Amino acid sequence: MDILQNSASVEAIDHRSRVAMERREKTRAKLVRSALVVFARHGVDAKVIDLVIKQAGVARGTFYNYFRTNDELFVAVAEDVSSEIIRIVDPLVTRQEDPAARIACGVSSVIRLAQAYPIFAEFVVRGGPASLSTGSLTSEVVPRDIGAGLALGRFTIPDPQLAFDLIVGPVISAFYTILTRPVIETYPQDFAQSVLQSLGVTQEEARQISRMEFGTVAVPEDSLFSYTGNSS
Amino acid sequence: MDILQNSASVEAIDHRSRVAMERREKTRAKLVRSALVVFARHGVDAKVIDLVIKQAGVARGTFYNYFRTNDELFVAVAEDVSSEIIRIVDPLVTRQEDPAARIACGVSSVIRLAQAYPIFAEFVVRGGPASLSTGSLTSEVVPRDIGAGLALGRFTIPDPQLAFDLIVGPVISAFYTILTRPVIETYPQDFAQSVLQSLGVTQEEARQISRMEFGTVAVPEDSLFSYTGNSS
Amino acid sequence: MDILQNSASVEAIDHRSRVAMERREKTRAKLVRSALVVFARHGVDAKVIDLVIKQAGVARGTFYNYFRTNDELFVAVAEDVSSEIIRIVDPLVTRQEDPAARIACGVSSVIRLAQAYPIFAEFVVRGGPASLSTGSLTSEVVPRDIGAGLALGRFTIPDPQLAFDLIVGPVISAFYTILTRPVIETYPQDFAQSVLQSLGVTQEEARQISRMEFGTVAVPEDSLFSYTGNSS
Amino acid sequence: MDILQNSASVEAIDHRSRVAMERREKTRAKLVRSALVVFARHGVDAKVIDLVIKQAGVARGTFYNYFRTNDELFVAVAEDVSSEIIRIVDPLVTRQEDPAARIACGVSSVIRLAQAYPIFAEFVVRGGPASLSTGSLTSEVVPRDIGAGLALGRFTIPDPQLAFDLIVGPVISAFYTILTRPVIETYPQDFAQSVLQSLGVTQEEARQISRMEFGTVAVPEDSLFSYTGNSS
DNA sequence: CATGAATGAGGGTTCATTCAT
DNA sequence: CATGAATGAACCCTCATTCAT
Repeated sequence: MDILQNSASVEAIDHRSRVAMERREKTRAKLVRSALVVFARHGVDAKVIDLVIKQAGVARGTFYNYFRTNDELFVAVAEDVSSEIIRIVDPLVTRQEDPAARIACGVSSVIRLAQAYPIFAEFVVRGGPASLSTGSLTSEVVPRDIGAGLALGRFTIPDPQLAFDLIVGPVISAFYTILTRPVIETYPQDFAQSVLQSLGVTQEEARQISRMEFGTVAVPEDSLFSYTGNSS
Repeated sequence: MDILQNSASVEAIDHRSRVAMERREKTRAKLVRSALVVFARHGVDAKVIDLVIKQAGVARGTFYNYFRTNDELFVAVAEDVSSEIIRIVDPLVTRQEDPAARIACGVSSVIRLAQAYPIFAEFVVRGGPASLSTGSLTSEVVPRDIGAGLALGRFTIPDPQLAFDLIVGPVISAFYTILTRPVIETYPQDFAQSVLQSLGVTQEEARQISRMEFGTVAVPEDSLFSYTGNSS
Repeated sequence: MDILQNSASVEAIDHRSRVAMERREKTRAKLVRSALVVFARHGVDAKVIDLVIKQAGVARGTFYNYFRTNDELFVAVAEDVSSEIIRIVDPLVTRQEDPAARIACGVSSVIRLAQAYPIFAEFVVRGGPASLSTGSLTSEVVPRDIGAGLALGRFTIPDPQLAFDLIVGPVISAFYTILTRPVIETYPQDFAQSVLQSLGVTQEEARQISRMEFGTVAVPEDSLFSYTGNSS
Repeated sequence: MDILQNSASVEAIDHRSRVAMERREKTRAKLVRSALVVFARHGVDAKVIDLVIKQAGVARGTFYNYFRTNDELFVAVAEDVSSEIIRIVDPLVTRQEDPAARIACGVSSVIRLAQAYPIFAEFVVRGGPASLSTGSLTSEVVPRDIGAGLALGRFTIPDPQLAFDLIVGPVISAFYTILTRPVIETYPQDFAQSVLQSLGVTQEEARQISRMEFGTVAVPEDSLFSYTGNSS
């Protein structure tokens, strides 16, 4: 009896804490999604909390059970965004062996992603470089491919940091363009081609690589980016 | 008598108002300079006014004799910054006939300017695209040279807007880099070369053009950028 | 069968409820002890509940199974403290017949108690008069001895209330001193002597009485005061 | 002309800043007076600011032009209270040569002051020792007279700190009594007598000294203590 | 009874803007 | 025009209390 009773109460405790953790995770996700939308629409420095909790439909105090400051929230969103990009784009990128193809695939896919999910583009534009510099995207994935390209002699650019600036800068600029005016249909490929050229790939080769078929960008239904805050 | 008296008082008024206007201009300049520093150091959304008036050494109320809102101030600073860049860089640029050389000269000069006056780089990075999109720099000067290059077949890039993104994006990114880490000595030329390549100039030619001697960037003593707010 | 079953289940209930009551008592005690420490360290108006439940190692909700409000908690602690003082000090006091000796014994013992258990002194200092005015200590025990002393002509002070002020006030002040700076070894006896003098006992007699050996203050191991919250 | 003009504008500046300083001083005084009342009525730890600004009739933000925290405000009030006591009582005290007479005069005057201005008594009781330990009253004036008494052999108490506890403790306790119940007419003198006895003055002498005529406590019309917050 | 996430009233604090001098 | 005290809307944040599990 004692044993059973004990095991019963142990189970109860486990159950309780499991349920609690699930609730926590759910609320956190709700907040991050809402914050993405709010940051995208109102900018990073906006007096955000009110809007976020309204969007998420939770109470003021709840927010502070998860994030103590505006900044902490922004970092959380930026991290999630960064992971999400990797989760979506990297599978396509790593199908390619050639570093030049990888870069081309990466940048054109990200551009297409931004076209499909303007909320994402807005977030990056409003958040500036900081919105991409958290997480491993800009600290690992991009440098990995730059490094490989340099090592294999695919790129002639003299400095990896310069290469980085010539990839990330245009991407943010392109996002801005996407949000403000219509662009020609081949914009993503043209963009990729120019980026390759800037790294030192010849025009002809850059053209060929950027015209390759890399596969379509598949965004899961439950993705952060699918949430627009307009339905329930 | 009446006439004389009138003319006397008119003169007096003229004198007074000329002096007054000069004083006005001086105070305004003090405020704009101070604001540039403050925006650069604390970002656009900072609790700006307190800092600006402290930096400028004027009273709170004085501020409102010159700018009615925060935003008006930012626009004023952005305009002055934009004009100042043109005033400093365009004389060098227009010495060149070749649009490719003009672009190369423009971007490398601007990078050098940012290296010499970090306050300027900070202002642009913190202020985002908006800090460059006021004034004629990005709306006239840069498109002018892009257009010329396309018209003359110097560039093969299919879309002027894309060209724009591939110039302005990297510049902001480069500013960020300059502020964050040391760069190699040839960074400005390398940067210019890559930009030309991205627009479709061949590597060899891009290299030659970017190595040309465009003349040194001369910043007048009284320039906006010379003010760092540390001395009187 | 019915009878047996009933009696069986009654026993079971009794057993269960006895166990339950013991557990209840234990949790309550844990909370009171924790609260004493928290009130002592952070004052009465501190954001108490968080600290108390953390100190006691129970969940937020559990607290409200025992005390409905902050105030109820404070009163509970004050009562327990008051009873505890009486439980510890009164046995020594009542050994004395002479009211003057009782007062001397009482005040010097309380001072020694405060020296040995600073948590107690802190609680009184932070809680103010209220922390002593609950329970029978100040409403019965002290007035009892004052009254006896006046009745027997041991004290010449004209007003019992004044006598009370001249005992309790200095005690709180002394607690404050004990917590703030080192005191001479004879502080408790000197203190007692002065208190007697203030009540009208002559200097010589006050000196003799306050130098009597009243026995040592014995604090049970399980006392409220022994708990400092630092071990398990 | 120039000279006159200059001197005129200098005068103007002086005038402006003098007027500003006067306004500041006035507002500060309003806040301190209001805060005294609020602290007295609601305790030191009350959520005070709302009440203070309402009482003072100033805007929320004005408060923060003068005090950044609750504590800063409390200290300011405590200091003003302390100075005010000294301003009112010390002239009477210093008329006496004998340290015993000084102490007697001091304590009985302070008790009378508390009787006449309950707001003052309340502030001290609610604020605890801290409300008297700012300013020079308890750090200089009282120790000065204790020291003199010990040096001249008027007191036999072995420890100045103990003497301090036997003066300040009873005073606070007496304030509490004054606020809660009626006291006999001779309470101030009786109190003073007992205090002297506790310091080691003989009963007979203590009696004589405490019955001396020390002069009446004169409170200026504009005193902090006269303000009750009930009129405009 | 224990648990701990959610709540939201009730405070605190800032800072762009006004206005009397 | 310069000054700087006063303003108050608009935020920020905490923490006692509730309640579903």
